[in-house]
Amino acid sequence: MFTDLAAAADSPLLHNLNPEQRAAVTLPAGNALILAGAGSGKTRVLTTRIAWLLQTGQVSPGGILAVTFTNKAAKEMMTRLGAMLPVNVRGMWIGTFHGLCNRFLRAHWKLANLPSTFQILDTQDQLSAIKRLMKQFNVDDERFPAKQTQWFIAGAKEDGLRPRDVEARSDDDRKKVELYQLYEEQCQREGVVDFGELMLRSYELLRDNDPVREHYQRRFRHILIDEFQDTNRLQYAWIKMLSGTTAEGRFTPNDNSVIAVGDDDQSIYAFRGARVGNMADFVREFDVSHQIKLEQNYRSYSNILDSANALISHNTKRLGKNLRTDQGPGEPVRVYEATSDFAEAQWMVEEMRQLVRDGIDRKEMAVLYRSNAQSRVIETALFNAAVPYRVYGGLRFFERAEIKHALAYLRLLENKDDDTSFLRIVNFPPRGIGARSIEQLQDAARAAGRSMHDAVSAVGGKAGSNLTAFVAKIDVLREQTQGLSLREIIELVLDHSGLIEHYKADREGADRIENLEELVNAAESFVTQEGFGRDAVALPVDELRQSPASQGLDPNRPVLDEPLAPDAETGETLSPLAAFLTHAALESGDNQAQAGQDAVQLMTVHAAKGLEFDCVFITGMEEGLFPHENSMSDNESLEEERRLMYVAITRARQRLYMSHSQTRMLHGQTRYNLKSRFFDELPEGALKWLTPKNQGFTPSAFGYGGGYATTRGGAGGFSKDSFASPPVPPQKAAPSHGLRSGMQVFHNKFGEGTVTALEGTGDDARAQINFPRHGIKWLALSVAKLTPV
DNA sequence: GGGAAGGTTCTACTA
DNA sequence: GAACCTTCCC
Repeated sequence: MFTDLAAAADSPLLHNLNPEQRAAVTLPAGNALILAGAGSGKTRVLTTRIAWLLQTGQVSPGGILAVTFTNKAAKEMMTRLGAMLPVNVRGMWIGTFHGLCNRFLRAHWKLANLPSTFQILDTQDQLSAIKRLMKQFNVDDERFPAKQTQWFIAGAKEDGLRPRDVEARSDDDRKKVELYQLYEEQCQREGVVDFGELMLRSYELLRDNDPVREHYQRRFRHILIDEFQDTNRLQYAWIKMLSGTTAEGRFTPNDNSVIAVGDDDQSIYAFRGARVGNMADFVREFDVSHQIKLEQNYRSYSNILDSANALISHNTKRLGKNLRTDQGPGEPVRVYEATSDFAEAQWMVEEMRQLVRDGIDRKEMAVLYRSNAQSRVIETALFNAAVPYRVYGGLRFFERAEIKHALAYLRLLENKDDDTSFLRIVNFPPRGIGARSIEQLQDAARAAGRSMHDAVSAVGGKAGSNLTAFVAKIDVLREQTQGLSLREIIELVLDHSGLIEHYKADREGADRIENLEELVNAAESFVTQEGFGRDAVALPVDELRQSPASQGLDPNRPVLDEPLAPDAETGETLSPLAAFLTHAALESGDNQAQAGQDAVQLMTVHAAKGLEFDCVFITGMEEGLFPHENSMSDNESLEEERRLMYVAITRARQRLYMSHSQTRMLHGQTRYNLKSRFFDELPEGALKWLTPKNQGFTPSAFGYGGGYATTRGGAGGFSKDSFASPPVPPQKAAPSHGLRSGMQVFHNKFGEGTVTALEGTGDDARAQINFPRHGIKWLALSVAKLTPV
């Protein structure tokens, strides 16, 4: 280890960094903002910064707090750091916001007013808890859909608001606040916390408890936040609290340093509470002394970067940043117009085949789309062509029904008051406890102010005996599992719960049984990885004592993991089962099918953030789809769509394709979309149109018939750089429908409207009609019944 | 309790 | 168009 910075300047850690990266890594103490463009080596800078701080003895491992948004990012950081330095990264506070808050609350559960066995509700659990609550209080779920209530509660928590803090402007709001209040009481009674609560409660404990706050403020000398543009209000406040806010709420930056790393151009989560404004606030409120821009891109050729830069320059609210590369222009960005979504997929399959012939791995090809519904057509095309593919998204391992059932049994062993889990399994597998019995039990529980588990004795009759038997079963299981290993516990529960038996009887239960067996494996590898039984959580004391880094710290405060703060519950560690349940809630497993196979990657643009591929296809580049119709009305969300597009473009290393289609099946009906306005924002010089650049479908083209290339018949014409079937010449045939631009027509559903444009002939004929009450629509004349007025 | 039938919804999604 | 949820009926 280095003891002085002069020696450190030669550290091998700093080799191969560009000047900006080096400056970021070696920043002096103080708060700083790093604007890191896509592909600029952000993760590398973050991890090298931590390694450098440790190596130069400026901080000990315990003095670092590094926060990310995803488990994946946290894991990557730890892996890289572990490769740079011989430190026990597991013992460091590197993790997601929620993971770290969980860790914090486990250490201070008493102060946080939680049971030591508190369980975490995921989004599904939260929704069912809310539904249950609304039923209990007879809330009209037409007027207050449970999903909306959930949204409201989660949103309030993300803003750091308790029910009493929420400003209710309408009766509906007041009702929602009331539900929020009741929901909180229910969670508290049952000893469960949702994701928002993990954050909010940690924040409040820091805010309200001076010794705890001051302790952590002293401890975390270097705080690093990744993806800062995605932080919400509460997370921002949490960081502020950790870095220095007094009991009076005055913010006085401590002698710790906060480094925020982010890219305002990649902020795509405003819809779920992220505030890009946090970046500007941070600069102002944290007295930022250094700002560094990482603009050197190591990922893409310049045609791709030029496209990204040109596009994003149309956004007005930006901190300002331009990506550059030393690589040449590379291939042009290829643009394709298809006649239908089907043909678009077909073309893509052909193009991929060619790419494979060119020696590109399938796993280096990604198909990006704006919304999940678009994947179906593409999947079908890939499937029919026998091209292996992999879809991101969908249910993750720990979210599957059978897994959640098994976990519910395990959770009840840990916390008998968890009514959400109780309800999930009280009659699963079926054991003769119907809705009536459950209702009786709920009433009894409510009357006694107890959990359902504790209230079974109050229900009489046959219902009562069935319930008693169920509770007895759980209690016996709890007894039997004492002292067993995690693996044995789960096997016992799977066996005695009757889950396996139940799925055996089910014709389609084989997969579910397989998953349940996988759960045992997951538990097994969790135990070995986390090192339960061994002490992998805390850093070896000796290592710290010998480190020069610890010299500057208060010797009475060992910078160990936990317990370490005043009033932290001492000595108590989570049981392997409790730890596993937490793991299951916070890390719901892989979001993708089995890795390894050389398969084309399909995902939404959102899911692609942070990834990169040699070849990227951006599909469905159409008005109403991308930008999405729900985001086209106001400028704010349109700018978010543009950032989304920016993210999509910057995923590509070598080749980028964009495609749009004239027709598309959506929600069971054919739609005619204009090509995306984003095409007009790209530099013509970087593009190559594989089909003639279409003028036919721009809004200004009134009554223009044809002019677009059609590949009908030779579905998806393709050859390496052009297209196989020549474009059909513009159709000049006289329309047979007798409609003309400017005509007034009547539609059964939309009423009266004005024809503003006409397109195509025969079965393909369509008209654009402006309905005063329903807006502008494209209607296929072979389908829509229109009568001239 | 379970299946059939009918109704509803459909942007992005991490923890 | 399809996946999901609720309701109805045996």
